[in-house]
Amino acid sequence: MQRTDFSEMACSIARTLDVIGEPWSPLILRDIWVGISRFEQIQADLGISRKVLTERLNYLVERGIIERQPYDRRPRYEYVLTGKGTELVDVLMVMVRWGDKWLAGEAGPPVLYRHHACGQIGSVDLRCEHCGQPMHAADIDLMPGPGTAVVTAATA
Amino acid sequence: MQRTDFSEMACSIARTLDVIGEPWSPLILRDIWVGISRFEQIQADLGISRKVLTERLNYLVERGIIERQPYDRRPRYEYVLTGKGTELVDVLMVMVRWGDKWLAGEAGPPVLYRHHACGQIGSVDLRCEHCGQPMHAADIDLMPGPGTAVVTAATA
DNA sequence: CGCTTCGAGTTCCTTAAGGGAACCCCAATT
DNA sequence: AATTGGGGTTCCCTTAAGGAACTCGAAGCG
Repeated sequence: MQRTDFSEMACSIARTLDVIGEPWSPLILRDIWVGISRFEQIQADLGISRKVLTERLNYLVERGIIERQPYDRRPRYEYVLTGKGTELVDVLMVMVRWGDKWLAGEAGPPVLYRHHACGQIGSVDLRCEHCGQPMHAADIDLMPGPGTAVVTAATA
Repeated sequence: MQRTDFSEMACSIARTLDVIGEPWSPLILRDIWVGISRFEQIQADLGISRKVLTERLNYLVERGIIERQPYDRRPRYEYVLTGKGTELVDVLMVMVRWGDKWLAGEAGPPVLYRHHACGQIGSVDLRCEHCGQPMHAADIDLMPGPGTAVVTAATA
């Protein structure tokens, strides 16, 4: 194997990267999210190689992120997000916030988000699920969890 | 050029991927965030090729995500997050949340986060910056923003 | 009824990026 | 003077991305 396999690491970031860490995967996910959901559409929108697009779509289907659905009596298919895939879009939304702030430059953000609940245009904000206060890199302590990798006596 | 350049796309996701989309970059960022900040430490922790680690560190320094600081009179250096880099960790936190939920399996999450403000252990939650209500993939409409790519009369 | 069209891929070749091991440089220690 | 240790370079090999051409199967058309 050439590229290192992240899926076995005891780290949720590495495991998530195993699913959408390959080049193009997040952009394919974005396209499907916004309704660009057929092979030809995605290929044209992104300018991605057809070969790579095929590989990525199959892989995302395998991982349960998207599903392949026929939309015609002819062999025509479109891809839709599963629940698992829809939740993964959260990651994209935070990437958008960061990219809008640090990389958009003079021109400003290419896309705006309007929140259904309040009708306002704006970004997502990270909050603690318990107390509702802001929760960013500097606001937390890390502690070993139950799934921490340990060297067992058997393997030592 | 072999891998497609994402930095010029009119998409904040693509632009963000240009910064941390390459293999290993998010894991390097994570290591530096949690205090694994020297070349030898990161290399040992991740098992990454020294060649690739050098490339990634230089690139992240170039982009203003991390800084290289001497920590000894000898030529010894450690890497620290800039403000820009610290905000990028938000993306990792959301990846952790998703990975914990969908990929951790029986063993449970490898790492737990304790929020300083409330002392509770938990995850980050995505909220609208205006109204404070939940804000996920299905809760928003997309609209063209000022930085949208347009075909100008001059180039057409 | 045969020909064209179109979506959705496959095949094949070229090029560049990741993996890995060996090597190098410099400053301090012994 | 020789050793150690951090922080990289160099070099070779393998695999993945780019890209263009080709395939296949079901309609649609004349």
